[in-house]
Amino acid sequence: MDDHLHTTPAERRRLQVREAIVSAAEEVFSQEGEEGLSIRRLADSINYSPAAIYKYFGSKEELLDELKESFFGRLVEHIHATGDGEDGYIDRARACFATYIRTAIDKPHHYAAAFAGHALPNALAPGVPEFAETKKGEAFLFLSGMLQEGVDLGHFPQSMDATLAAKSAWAAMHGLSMMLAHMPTFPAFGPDDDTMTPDEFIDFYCDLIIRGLEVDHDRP
Amino acid sequence: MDDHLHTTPAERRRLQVREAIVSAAEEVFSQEGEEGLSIRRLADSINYSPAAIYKYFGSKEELLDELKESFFGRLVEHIHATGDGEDGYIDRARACFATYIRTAIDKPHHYAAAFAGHALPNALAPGVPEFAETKKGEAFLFLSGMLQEGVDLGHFPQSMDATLAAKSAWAAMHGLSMMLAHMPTFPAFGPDDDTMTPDEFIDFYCDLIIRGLEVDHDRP
DNA sequence: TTAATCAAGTAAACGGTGTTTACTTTTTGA
DNA sequence: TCAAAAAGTAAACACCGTTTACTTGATTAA
Repeated sequence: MDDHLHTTPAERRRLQVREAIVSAAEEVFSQEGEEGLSIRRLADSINYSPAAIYKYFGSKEELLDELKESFFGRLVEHIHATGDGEDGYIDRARACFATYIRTAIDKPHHYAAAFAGHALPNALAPGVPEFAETKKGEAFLFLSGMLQEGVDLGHFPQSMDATLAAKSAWAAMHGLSMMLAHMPTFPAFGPDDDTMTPDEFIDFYCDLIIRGLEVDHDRP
Repeated sequence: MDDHLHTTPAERRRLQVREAIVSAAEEVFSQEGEEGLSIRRLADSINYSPAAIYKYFGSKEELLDELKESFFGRLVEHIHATGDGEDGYIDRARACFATYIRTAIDKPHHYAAAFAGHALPNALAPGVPEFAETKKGEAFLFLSGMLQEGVDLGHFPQSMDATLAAKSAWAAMHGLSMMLAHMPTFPAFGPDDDTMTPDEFIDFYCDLIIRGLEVDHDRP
């Protein structure tokens, strides 16, 4: 229950302050995004000086990275939990897709920031972790494995490359997630506003992706 | 050729300075994105004081909005031009999809910024233009019309809602655009790096979306 | 042509940001 | 108990977007 045996009081205190920082950052970031999260304001909210933050995090970006990565960790957990349902394969796959999107738009700032980071430049810098070591990489591996399972079960054509399909499916899910996160009115413009709820649209969309995968690429 | 007849020298001078601002902003923004674009630096690069910028633009955001909207205008033009090809309908549709993505990733900062703007809050503020009046709205209308044409030509099921399909297709294109814009290594990780060039992947992906639309939603 | 008016442009300041440096206080371990 | 290490901070640095008060230059009316 408590780790008094292997940690000193100082270490425990340090972890406590660190957690206070992360927790306060999490709260303001999830509501106001990166704009609202300033080191000064953050320090003030937990009754420390701004400089104190830098005893725990090398930079604001480092702190933000922790928020993003931990969010993506929860996202992966949600998907894994969804995958444990006992429906048919296609229903399970669609449910996983939908869970990804729903979790993403539940914390729009987290999700968008998780992808907005390293825009163009060197993706393989010395400090940057390998893709496979990140939660994003974990998500991709799960997705790729799930699609391979679909091939093995005969739901997708034997010729389908699961990795390629995973990239496609991921891009597609990412697209709707970003759309719904950034443009609240997206699924409801035009004259026919309420023909579909966002949830219904997500299901429809996931089905669309899966249908696209079911058809063989080399078609008549 | 010249508009000396309907404009005064002062107006022409003003437009010239304004253009210098936009042009300088365009250059640095397309290479470094919003981070690299500061009013002070911009003013310095065109030999004006920072305050001078505010005689032409109410705020930095207003200037950025102009860059984004004009970029999206070029994007729409490219798509229209692509649509004038004389192949079969499906090939034309796929070409339009691909053009959208290729144009988007050609100016990744512009494209990302065009969607990153109004994150969560009031999308229908007094200053914000109606969706249909924006270049984005124009793009959506074109897409929607093209898909309706596909229904009429019998390429898509009669039951397909073109608006719904347009939303889906747009989200999907948006997804791959963002992926390729922000994660250069995206289409080439894993052990099999160079199995496909980005261009080939884009074509494959667009085909996937179209295939998804071709299948009826109420399936066996 | 002269005087008055309006637009263009600017220096300096305001309030904010992330971050670093030099310093003080507190805690720890021998 | 006492030196060393860690925790914490005030103040500064170098930026940022933006506003205010002001000067300079061009335009227009008398």
